[in-house]
Amino acid sequence: MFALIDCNNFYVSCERVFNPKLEGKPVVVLSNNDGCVVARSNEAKALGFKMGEPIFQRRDLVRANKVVVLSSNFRLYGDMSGRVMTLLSGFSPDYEIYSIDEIFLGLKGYEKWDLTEYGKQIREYILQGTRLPVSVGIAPTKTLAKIANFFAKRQVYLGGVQVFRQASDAKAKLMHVDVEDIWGIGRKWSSKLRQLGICNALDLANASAIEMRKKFNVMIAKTVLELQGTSCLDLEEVAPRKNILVSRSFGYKIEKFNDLREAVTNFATIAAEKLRGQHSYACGIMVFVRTNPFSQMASQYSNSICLKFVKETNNTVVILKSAVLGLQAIFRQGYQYKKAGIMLLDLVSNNTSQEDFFIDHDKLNNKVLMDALDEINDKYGKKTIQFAVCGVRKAWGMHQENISPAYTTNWQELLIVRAN
DNA sequence: TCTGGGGTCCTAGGACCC
DNA sequence: TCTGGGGTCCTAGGACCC
Repeated sequence: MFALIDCNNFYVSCERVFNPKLEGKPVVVLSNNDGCVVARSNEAKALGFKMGEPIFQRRDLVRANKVVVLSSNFRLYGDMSGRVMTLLSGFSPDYEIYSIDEIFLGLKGYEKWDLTEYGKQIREYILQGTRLPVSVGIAPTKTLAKIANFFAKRQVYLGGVQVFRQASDAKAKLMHVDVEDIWGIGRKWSSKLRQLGICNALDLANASAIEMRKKFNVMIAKTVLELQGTSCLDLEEVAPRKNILVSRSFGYKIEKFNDLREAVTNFATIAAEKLRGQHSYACGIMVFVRTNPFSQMASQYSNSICLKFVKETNNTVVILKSAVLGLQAIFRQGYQYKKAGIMLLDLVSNNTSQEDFFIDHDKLNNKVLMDALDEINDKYGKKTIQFAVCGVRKAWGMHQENISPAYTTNWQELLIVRAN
């Protein structure tokens, strides 16, 4: 048995914990740069706000319904996520943190328990510990647990917990799950499946895994088996990251090389800090830039380049040099750039790295300098010291009009409670 | 005016080997 | 006249997830 526990409207719920006035109101949280809707309260969903929708297209709806529109506060959500996961991981020795707001628990050996009751205990515990509402789905396979969670969230009478003890318990409900709402079935495949007359989860459960393997691929075949009750997807170990990507859309259009260089070197610095944070080394770097693909009038350009380091490294100096070199190679004068980013490639961990007889590893990586850098910035705040190439102009700055305080991660921004 | 960011996995095809 | 069989590795692109 697997349980999938998922925080309801996670980003909105995090905001409501510290700002209870938002309770009962339509609230949306936007992506970086205040671009798209990435989280909606139930009230906002009812008004018709869609996931991923650009907010500027819905200004009328916002005004007419006094919708609260918030910029995203990822430091807050990340910290709250950590708290939720710490509490949830206490409910089973086997678990897999699947995303910022979801966790799978392995419930092997819990079969005889009253699992509905267990689910309710989980909900109450998390609510008490964090004030965040969660939904619980329990079933014999991960895919069915996802579907159980789907109903736990939507059908109020369930009280936030749905258990399918066996695949057959789910059968009556599967026809109410559209094929595109099944875990692992996205837009492209669902339209192909619909052409074959497979429109909901029951249709797919009744399909033949072997046929689906032939017509599609092994992943859809596994989904079919999972819907039928044969578990194909196990809990996964937390694997170390294979790449680190840092990219941003700009709040303003950028044309000058120096401004773009400032942005790219800032991203590279952040990525290098993350890299050292997870005790890894990168073998190379990819740099990319692009103009605004939505702009009809402006001429378009997008390009990327990969560079290999002489030896794997986590040295900001080396990474910055390569980032600038890459940017020089792909930069073209005369375009309005809207987005850029860098990716550190093929990460390897400390202890698997092959030593080179002729290279002093610590020296190559400027270990003493990097340690000092990280320690200072850790203690006194981000960018207390930085490389000059990263600049101070910030011509590319993000739009963030309505961001909440870092309630849980900054002493200066703690919630203040006043007694009247 | 205005459209996110960060990931993973699978597959087909090409290059190469003997 | 006529040109095999069996394999690996790498990469780009496409799909998916939240």
